[in-house]
Amino acid sequence: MASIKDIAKITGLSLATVSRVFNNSPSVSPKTRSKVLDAAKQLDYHPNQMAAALRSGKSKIIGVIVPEVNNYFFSSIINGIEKKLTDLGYRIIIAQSHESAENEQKALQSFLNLNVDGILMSISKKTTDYALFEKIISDQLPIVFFDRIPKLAEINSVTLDDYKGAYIATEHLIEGGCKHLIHVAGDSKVSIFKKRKKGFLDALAKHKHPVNTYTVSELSSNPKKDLELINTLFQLHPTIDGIFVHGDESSLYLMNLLQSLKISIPKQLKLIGFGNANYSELVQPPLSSIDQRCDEMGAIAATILLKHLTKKQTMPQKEILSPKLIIRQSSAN
Amino acid sequence: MASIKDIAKITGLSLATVSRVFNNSPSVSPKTRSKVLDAAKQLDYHPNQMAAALRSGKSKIIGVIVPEVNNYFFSSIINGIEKKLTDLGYRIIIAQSHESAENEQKALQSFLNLNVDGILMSISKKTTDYALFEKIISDQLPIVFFDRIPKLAEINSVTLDDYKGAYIATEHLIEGGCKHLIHVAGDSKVSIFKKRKKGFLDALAKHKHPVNTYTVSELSSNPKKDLELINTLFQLHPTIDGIFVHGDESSLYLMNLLQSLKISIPKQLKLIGFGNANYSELVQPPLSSIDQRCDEMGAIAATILLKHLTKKQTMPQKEILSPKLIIRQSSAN
DNA sequence: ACACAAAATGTAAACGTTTACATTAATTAT
DNA sequence: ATAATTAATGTAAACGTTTACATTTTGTGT
Repeated sequence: MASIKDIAKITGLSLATVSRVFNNSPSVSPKTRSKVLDAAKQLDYHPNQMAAALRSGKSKIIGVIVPEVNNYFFSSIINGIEKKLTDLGYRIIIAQSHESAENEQKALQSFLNLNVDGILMSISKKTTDYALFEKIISDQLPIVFFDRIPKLAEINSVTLDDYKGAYIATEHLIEGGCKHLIHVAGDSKVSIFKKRKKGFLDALAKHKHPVNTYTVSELSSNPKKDLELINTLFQLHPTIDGIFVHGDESSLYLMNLLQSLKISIPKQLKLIGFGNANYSELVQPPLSSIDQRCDEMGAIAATILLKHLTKKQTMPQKEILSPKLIIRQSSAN
Repeated sequence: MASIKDIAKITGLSLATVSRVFNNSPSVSPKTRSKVLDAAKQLDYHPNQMAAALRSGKSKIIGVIVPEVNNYFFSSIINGIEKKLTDLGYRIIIAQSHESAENEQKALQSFLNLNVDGILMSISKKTTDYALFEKIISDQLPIVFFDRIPKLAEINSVTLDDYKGAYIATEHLIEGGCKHLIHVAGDSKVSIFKKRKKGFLDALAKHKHPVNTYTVSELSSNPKKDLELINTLFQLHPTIDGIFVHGDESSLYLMNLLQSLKISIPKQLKLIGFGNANYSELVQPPLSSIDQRCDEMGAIAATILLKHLTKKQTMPQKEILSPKLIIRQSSAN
């Protein structure tokens, strides 16, 4: 492997000047610059980024931690991040927490050992110890959290406004003429699902819709039980004409249950999900949903990180994205 | 940041012994070992992996290139890779080619500049220049290709037996009683789609099914045109009772077209896709498909790489995975 | 022609490790 | 007790850059 030394030898220049050429230093004459570049080409020289990183303290590597990479939401975010950072010469190194706080800590520590220039992450469901985050922040290593963020005051974060998403989804159903709405909720221990439920209920309240004991329910993911549940629900309350579901996968599942009960969508009942999964527009009927703007979330997180990397910003930034209503046939008039 | 030097100073030992402790060298007495570890804890020492990498030539970083990370198939592969490598102290750095040969080359080169210990990749559709691959191989840098592999003799590769997948999908339809089969093919410039087509045709031949001009067709992804195409196809050949589609997304698309023509699945016509996408079991009717075993593909690619990294193997290894038939309602009897 | 500033290049140390080789300490065999 | 062997530690160079500082070269104005 050719090094800067070899180029120096060939050209008769010093290491410093050669180095300066590759760092686009202005104080190098065009003549020597081209001499160096010629020699570089001739030797098939490529800079050793490790060495540069060691000496300069800038690795041009960004660490990314997500719960699971194998998930449309997170992989889309990674896509957004990668696109943004690659153009600027950064590389991203990826770790999965698999929802384990231990994996997360280990990944984070190994990122530090690798001298990453910055960190982008979504914390695991089990993370309770924020000590390392605080250390990173106080060490001035830029870190931006997205989607799942720790409850800390001074952090960079990018999140989706789940409350608002639920609210506009519900209003959409109401505006479409639904008089009798219910919500199929997600695990109430998870904060985003709590927010979605609240958004739904607040929208009902705003439009003076009544709230009953059955207005919010959770499915069990046991098809037999769930079918039973839905069946009795509709037998007792046949006027239900709109459902807001906490996620798209559950929406599909529910759609199938409803279809087997011969309830027609959207004629008899309108349905809207949350997440705008990759398959939502492919199913029959195409599912209305709330888009989480994953690509943008990644891009924005990366942008905030970049601003800190380049010292253009030092104050923490809290970005809350507005979800987008995607209307498809399942909630059409 | 504490360094080995600080520990040496505190303990009164030399750099070498301290270094040896962290590299688990056997020739260091238990007494000094614990002395060093104590000091390390006290100073909150963490080894600088960049420095170690520079000196030793081993970065413990593996480069991974995929066309798109934002894709269930590839993100599952990445998941398999990450799981396997993380346990052994490796970190993975990810780049997307976005199907551009230029991006791919750049990523590859930056991996080399970063001194990655090995490379795992699936080549872009546009890759035609294999020179860099050959250089990498002749430089003895371990590289394993998965799914989309270059046509080179001596390479490590993990692929799915697309031919076989198509063959068993087709036989499954035949065994289910289909008499009049057609295939909706993918872009014939892509080798996996060619193989799937061949598997289909060979299965037909094996079972003495006739092949007509319309037996294989391609969709345009223009819904109007495609609906027209399918419509006339079925008007001319109403006895068509089975379709093997080159992919699951196209299968869903086709399913929707068929439904709008009031063709019922699986009663009137059986359908099977390829890929076993995350949504395939969620749609109505649940779609039969060929599972590509993505997680395993990643894990196996990583395993082969590891064998080369540890010098336990030097001969290139070609692994061809058998696809798995997943029968669901769309092809049920 | 000269002084002086600006531009271009050079010198050498530093980044934090690893490691070949040398040395010293501890153990064993005689 | 001594030599021989083994175990433990130390010395110093190296990995390939960057960069503060020093020096030389070039250009400008008089």
